[in-house]
Amino acid sequence: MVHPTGIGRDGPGRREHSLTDIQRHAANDRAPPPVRVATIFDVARRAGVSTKTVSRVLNNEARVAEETLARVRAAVADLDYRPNPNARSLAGRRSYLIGLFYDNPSSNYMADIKGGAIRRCQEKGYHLLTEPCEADDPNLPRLMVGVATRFRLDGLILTPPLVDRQDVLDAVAAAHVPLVRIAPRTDPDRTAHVRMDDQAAARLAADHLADLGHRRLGMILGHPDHGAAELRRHGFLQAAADRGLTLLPQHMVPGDFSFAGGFAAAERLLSLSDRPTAIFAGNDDMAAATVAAANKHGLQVPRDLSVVGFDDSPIAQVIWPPLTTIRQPTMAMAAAAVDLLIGDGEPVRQLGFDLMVRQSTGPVPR
Amino acid sequence: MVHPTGIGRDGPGRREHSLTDIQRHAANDRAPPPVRVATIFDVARRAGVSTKTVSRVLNNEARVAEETLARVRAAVADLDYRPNPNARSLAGRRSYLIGLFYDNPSSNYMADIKGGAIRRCQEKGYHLLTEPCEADDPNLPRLMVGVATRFRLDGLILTPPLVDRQDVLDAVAAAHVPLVRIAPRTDPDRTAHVRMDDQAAARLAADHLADLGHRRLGMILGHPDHGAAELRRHGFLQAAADRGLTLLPQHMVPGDFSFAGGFAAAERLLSLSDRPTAIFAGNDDMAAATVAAANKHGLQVPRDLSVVGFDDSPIAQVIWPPLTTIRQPTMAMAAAAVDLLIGDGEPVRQLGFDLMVRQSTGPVPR
DNA sequence: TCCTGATTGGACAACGTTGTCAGATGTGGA
DNA sequence: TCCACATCTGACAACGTTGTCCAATCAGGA
Repeated sequence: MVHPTGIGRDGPGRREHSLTDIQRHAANDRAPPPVRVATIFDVARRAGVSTKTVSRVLNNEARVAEETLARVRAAVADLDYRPNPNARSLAGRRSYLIGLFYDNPSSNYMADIKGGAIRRCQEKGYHLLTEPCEADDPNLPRLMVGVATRFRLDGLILTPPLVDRQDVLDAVAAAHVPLVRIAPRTDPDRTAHVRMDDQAAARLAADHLADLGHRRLGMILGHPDHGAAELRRHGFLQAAADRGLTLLPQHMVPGDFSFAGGFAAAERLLSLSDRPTAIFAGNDDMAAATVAAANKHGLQVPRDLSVVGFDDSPIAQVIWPPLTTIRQPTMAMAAAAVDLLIGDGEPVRQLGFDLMVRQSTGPVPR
Repeated sequence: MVHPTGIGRDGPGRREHSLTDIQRHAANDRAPPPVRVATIFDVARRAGVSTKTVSRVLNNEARVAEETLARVRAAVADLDYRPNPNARSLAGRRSYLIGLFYDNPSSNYMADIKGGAIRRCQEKGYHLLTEPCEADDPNLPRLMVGVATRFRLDGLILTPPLVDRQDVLDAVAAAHVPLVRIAPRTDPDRTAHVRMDDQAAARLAADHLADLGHRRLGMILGHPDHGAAELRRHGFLQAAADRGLTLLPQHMVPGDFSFAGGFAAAERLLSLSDRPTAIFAGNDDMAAATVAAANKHGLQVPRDLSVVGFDDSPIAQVIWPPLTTIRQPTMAMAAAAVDLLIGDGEPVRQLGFDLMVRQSTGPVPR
């Protein structure tokens, strides 16, 4: 039997397959792929070394002679060999798999998180397992540790509001599974994490509105379970105080980071007789809802009302007028989380932000 | 050594681990999880059967005595045992893993596809590997087959425009990897696929506008590489002809399914002296862009212009006014694709749609 | 020349499951 | 009673890698 690609099988104790394959093919409705993928044995044979030496090269272990290294690398390239991930994680301690758990209502935010994480994983030869779950599931700790240990995950990434569940943190710590939290509220020193300065960003938003001459500011708050919501509120209040602006209690209305919640909140604000001339929404979904509510009330943005969002998610540029918003480096944060887990590159922990001035803000109406 | 959970290790030839673990722990910076997960040996011992019998139960093989079955099931439940997926796919022919390849600019559409697929996978005990890629990468066939064979993927799901690349289809077929295509344009009989009746849906949209009294209709076409774009155009033209409406050539403008492309197209339409009173956009992103362009031109939707979208993606309800649009069962289509691959349940191939009448359409201006 | 220690390479046993195939058990008929 | 046959069960070898541990090689010093 000839293997045109030079790929054969003669690892120790390997049986002859051809007959079995033919039988299988005849008997089965779903034939197995006849494509023969190169294994570590093929590479070893071609390079004239043992499989263990190939393994050493693959895993960048020290103490492989320069010349051997080159020969193995050439063999790998020739055969287009890539190690079988299942065998790898079964035998070794690593799975090259990172778990991302989430229960976040904002699909835009999560799309960015996933996108950033997946891209970085691809660059580093890892893969991402995305696991939606229920934030209030009492069984969550057991479930997460179960998936992590069973898949031998190399690490876990948690997003709000999961990041602040004590029982989850305890269980993950007890199982010694590496963990990185994105934008945690509690116990910032307890684990590795990635965040941005939500408070300073909210201050920046408030300053922008004050600079435009607005005196009556309103804010739609985020979901109380998210640490960032509180920080943004705090920064906004702080900046208002610094600029000598009074923020009426009825101008700070609760929201939940969803479009629907934001719409209801905006309607409350816009129905007030002394309604604000500018509204800072806790995220872009709620800012978009504010613009929608303004349209419904016959108010033109930004002529009659200025709106500032937070996140710079795709929706910010997919409505009219495009939103002035805080650009949160969501994808970069997810990528940094992956880096932290892999232990590769600089462990960036706090990332920067920008105010994107677009067309949803303008001078105060006179 | 006592195992409080009743989980020990005495498969044949299993070595004692405790010493090794201690050494490891002392030597390593990253300690391995000390959590001991139950293996098939533990279940076998507890049920008083061989590992093979446990395996039989797990894989629903026939010819296991009723009583044995019950005993094994009880042991599995007691130990909260779940098979190690890596070992499973290394030893067996299945991986319980499905690959989703995509290169689609609409993040909303892809979010629905992924969501629908992931949910169904979870229900069936499968996992989803999401692989972004480049639609014009000449290396794509090799890459896809490589991932599929290496991971022993149980199947592949392709989305537009990947579904219509002949070289990819050929390579996947040659490798005998099961494939399901979502909304393919070419070779509908060649492989399993899931689709909806784009043509009929576009007809419905046109009928809706005609019913409202509109006579001058415009359309923003989809990306020419997507089969659905052509079908929607065809259906729209057909319905217009049936209703005796003339569609001017300059009222059919090219688009690409993106917001930016839609915005440019809408501006062209709205700048015409004989501009249409109603516009059917090839998808919701472009419909949202049309609303945005109308706002920019000082036109009120739906008073001065009616807009119909396609997809009913999240953006449809996150702008003002909320879009009248064709509700495409995107999540259901992805779920059906998973079902087709698993070979489980009814192999639904063509799914229904709805016209969601919201507030972006109204009677023709007089 | 021989010994020592630093390098490098290789044999072999895990890892946790499924596939193969033979053995054990039970049942009905001659 | 014994045999044939259908059911059920288990021993053992894959699967493709990494970890452990020992052997071979080589340079430099006694």
